[in-house]
Amino acid sequence: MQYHPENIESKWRKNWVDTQLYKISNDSTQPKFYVLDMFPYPSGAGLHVGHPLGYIASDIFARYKRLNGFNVLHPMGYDAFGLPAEQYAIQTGVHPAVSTDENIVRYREQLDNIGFSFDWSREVKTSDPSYYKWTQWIFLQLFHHYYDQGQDKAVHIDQLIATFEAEGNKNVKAANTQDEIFTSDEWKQKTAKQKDDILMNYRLAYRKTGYVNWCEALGTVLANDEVKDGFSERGGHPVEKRAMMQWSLRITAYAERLLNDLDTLQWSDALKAMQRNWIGRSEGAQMFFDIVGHDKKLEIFTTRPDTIFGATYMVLAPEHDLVPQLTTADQKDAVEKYLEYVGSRSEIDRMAEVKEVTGVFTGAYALNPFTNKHIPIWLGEYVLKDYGTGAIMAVPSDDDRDKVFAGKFGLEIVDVVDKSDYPGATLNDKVGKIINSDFLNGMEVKDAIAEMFDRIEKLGIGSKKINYKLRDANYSRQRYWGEPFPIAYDKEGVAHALREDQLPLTLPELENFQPASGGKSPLARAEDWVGQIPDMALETDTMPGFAGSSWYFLRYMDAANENEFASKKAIDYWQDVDLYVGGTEHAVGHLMYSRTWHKFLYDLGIVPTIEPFKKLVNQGMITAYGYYAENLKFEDESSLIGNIKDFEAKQNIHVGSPIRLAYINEYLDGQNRITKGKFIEYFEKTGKQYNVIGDSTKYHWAKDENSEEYFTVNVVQEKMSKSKYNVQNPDEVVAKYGADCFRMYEMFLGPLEQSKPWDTKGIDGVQKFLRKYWSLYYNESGLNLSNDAPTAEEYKILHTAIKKISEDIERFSFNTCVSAFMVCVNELKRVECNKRQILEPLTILLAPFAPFITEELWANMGHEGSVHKAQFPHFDAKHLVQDTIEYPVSINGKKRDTIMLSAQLTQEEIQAQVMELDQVKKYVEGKEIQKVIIVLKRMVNIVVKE
RNA sequence: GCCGAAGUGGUGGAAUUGGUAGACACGCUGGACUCAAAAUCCAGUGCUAGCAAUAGUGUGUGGGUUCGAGUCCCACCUUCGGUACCA
Repeated sequence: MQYHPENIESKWRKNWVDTQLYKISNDSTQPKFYVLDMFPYPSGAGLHVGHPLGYIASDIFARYKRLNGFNVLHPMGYDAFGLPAEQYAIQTGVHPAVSTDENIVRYREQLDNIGFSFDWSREVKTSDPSYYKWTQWIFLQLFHHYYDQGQDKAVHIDQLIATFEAEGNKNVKAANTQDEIFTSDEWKQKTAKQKDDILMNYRLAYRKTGYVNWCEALGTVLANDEVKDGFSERGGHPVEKRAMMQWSLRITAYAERLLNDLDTLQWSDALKAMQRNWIGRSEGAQMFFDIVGHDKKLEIFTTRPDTIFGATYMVLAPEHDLVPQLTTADQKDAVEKYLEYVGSRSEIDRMAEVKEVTGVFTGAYALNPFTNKHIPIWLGEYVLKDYGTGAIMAVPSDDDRDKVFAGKFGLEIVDVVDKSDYPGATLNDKVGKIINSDFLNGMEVKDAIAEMFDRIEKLGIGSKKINYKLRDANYSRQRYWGEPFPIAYDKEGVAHALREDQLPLTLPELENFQPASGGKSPLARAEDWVGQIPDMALETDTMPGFAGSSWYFLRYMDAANENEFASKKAIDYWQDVDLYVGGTEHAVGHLMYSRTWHKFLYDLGIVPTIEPFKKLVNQGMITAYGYYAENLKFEDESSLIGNIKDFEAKQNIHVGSPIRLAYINEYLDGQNRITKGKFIEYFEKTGKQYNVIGDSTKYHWAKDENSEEYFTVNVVQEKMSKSKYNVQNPDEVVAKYGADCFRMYEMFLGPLEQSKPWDTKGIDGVQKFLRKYWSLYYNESGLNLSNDAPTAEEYKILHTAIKKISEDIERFSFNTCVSAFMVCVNELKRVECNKRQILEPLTILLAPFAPFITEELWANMGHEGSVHKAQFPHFDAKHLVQDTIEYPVSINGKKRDTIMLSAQLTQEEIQAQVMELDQVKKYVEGKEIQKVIIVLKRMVNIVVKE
């Protein structure tokens, strides 16, 4: 009997649905285990072969845990709000809800195809009002709370108001952006609007000015993704930064806890390091500099107060609030011109630029509080508004960027740190002896910093402060397809929260998804909707993508609950996620936001754990090969361009697109060349469909020694995306080879964490393995199993596999599991094993990897229940005892021979036997033996003097 | 730029704690079966020299530590992910 996956798989797929095999209960005496995948955004391109990589790994783990007696929560859902659906709606008029649902249906089919053990009764969709009701609810909690630094937790805003009523804000210790100190009486006299403004400076969800990418020509706000070099990616229109009132989340309030609690997590060191660096805690001094001729002071933050005698100028972020006031009439034109230039620059551009610094003098001077010198105030794009205070004291002698800046603009440089005692130390190292610094002279940097903290506080010009690189999260989007804010403004502009019974606030129906005038969200045009509460206007911005994805893992615990986002009982049972699998691209963004939300919910007593994801594994990305004609000509440019890199360096994206040659790989020769004949064949058969330019005069043809015309194709690895025509659909692979084969092949490709290019080259090997495995159970006439007792060798083969596979699953090394299965089946085939006592446990062992074929064989062996409800085989070490060991014998670390020896031998006995080897005699003869290193059961190394 | 990761045969990769580099596959070469093909099976396969035994060499590059380094240390190169509005 032959193995035919298509029949087997469709049969069991149906059976598992009918028997609700993967539905699990919140009511169980078994220990719980929560295995979670980062849920997908349902894009129009459907799933590609990269998506299931992590899902397969987590599915294997979930199944493995189930076989080991755990009640496993393994859900799936959709991150369904997002930009692409809205763009599609603008282009085609199809409502985002409609296209999203279509995409979800497609995703579901594709997922079902692969045989995952998801409990679909818990499916969530972030764009569903029954889901986003709770996203809005959590937002309201954030709005109603502030962060009390005394209690180190979120506290209801009513308590803060009570404090203001009683004693003003002078004793309030809270995460805030409030500058002004007021008394109880002053508070009581404030208008509703003034009170609202002050409370905004404390709320965890608050409003402040933020900057957006404004594109005048498109009349809309663009995502960073849609902006390239200051121009819109679509159309190439100029883009500028524009200030807008935006909602923000005060995640910086949680910075310290986000940092400290990393220690409790089983995440990779790399991932923790990324989070730590993102939070970017630093200790330093907050200082105020007097401004010559102004009564305002300039606030700066520095980690190097010891270098203040070298502070010869100051630099402000171009967006700094004081810029208009400080700029003198003489410098006005220059400053305005500079601001215009900076407006077109992205943050990455601004930080990445090292060779060329830019800046402009404001005309104003500050007073260095220690040297009492007038130092010029400049603007520079390398200072960012949101980092620190948006202003620095520049010490060109001890900071790389300050040095370059001073060099370019001819500013004074005073050496203040002598590093001659520390050869090899760079400017970034905080070491050396202070010089040219009055009372600090002769001190080590470390001591000088401590001394300065004291002096600054005594002089009342500042204080010691902890600063974080982490910034509050911008929470407003001027878009349609996101969660509406449950916020309405009254005539004075005071923000009022909707009541809980008014949730969910659903999106209005629209036909036109173009932005409203002034870059407002399309919601602004739904006037009835905006004005649905008398005398109030609803907020028209919507929430960002991370809103729904910051808490979805909690909803899975009790997905159908209409009264709470999840019941206390469900949350107490499932607690947190035991294993989270997803891509590194989420290493900071999503994970930081989720952790913050979770901590906030913990403060409210809603969740029992301080962290949401106990263990996290990053799967690598599956990339695709991209093919580009090496010598390009462009549609409207006649010059030849050497290669794709030169083209990209030119960044002239409006000339034409690089000539991408989709799916050309079969037509290339060994040197990645394509001949003219092959190219014509390729173009006719394949290229045409993928917008490849067919006109052969557009390509630069070289001639080889046989006068054959060809050009070379650059092969690169890149992300899979619809726009690159390199998407590989898992359905095609499943149709051809079966889901079991697809699952195992994805695992076989390489280590889960590494990124790797997709290629079906090796898939035949996995298919052969499955056929071979199947053939152990059958001969020509049918099932052929023996009930005889297995031999010692057969036991050894099985238990070697049990050990290796359990260990490798535990350490998420699934590629080596597949190899181990291959070795096991090859060996069993070699000894022609058909013993039930061997093949039965083997079937359970393989079930997490290949759920269909194992279910079929399990049933055929006469079992009533599912193999997926069986017990994982128990490893018994007694089957692996080895009595002989093959020792490698090296002379000076170089292997010269091997020898089989009894495992019982002592070091002396081994040495005696090894010395008798011909190879050893040959190399040792006439030389002095200095040392013989014997590691029992491992190796022998003889060290001789040459 | 900054933060993080990865570089091993023709290809994907293995080597878990510093101890036989290349497991397991793909591909390729030769053979068996066959009228033939597919499928299957057997043998070989890092590179160089050699009929062979064998020798030399070999884990991105250059140094170092060690009896012994793919693995540890230092410096560098290349590629990939993130860089706060793609998700």
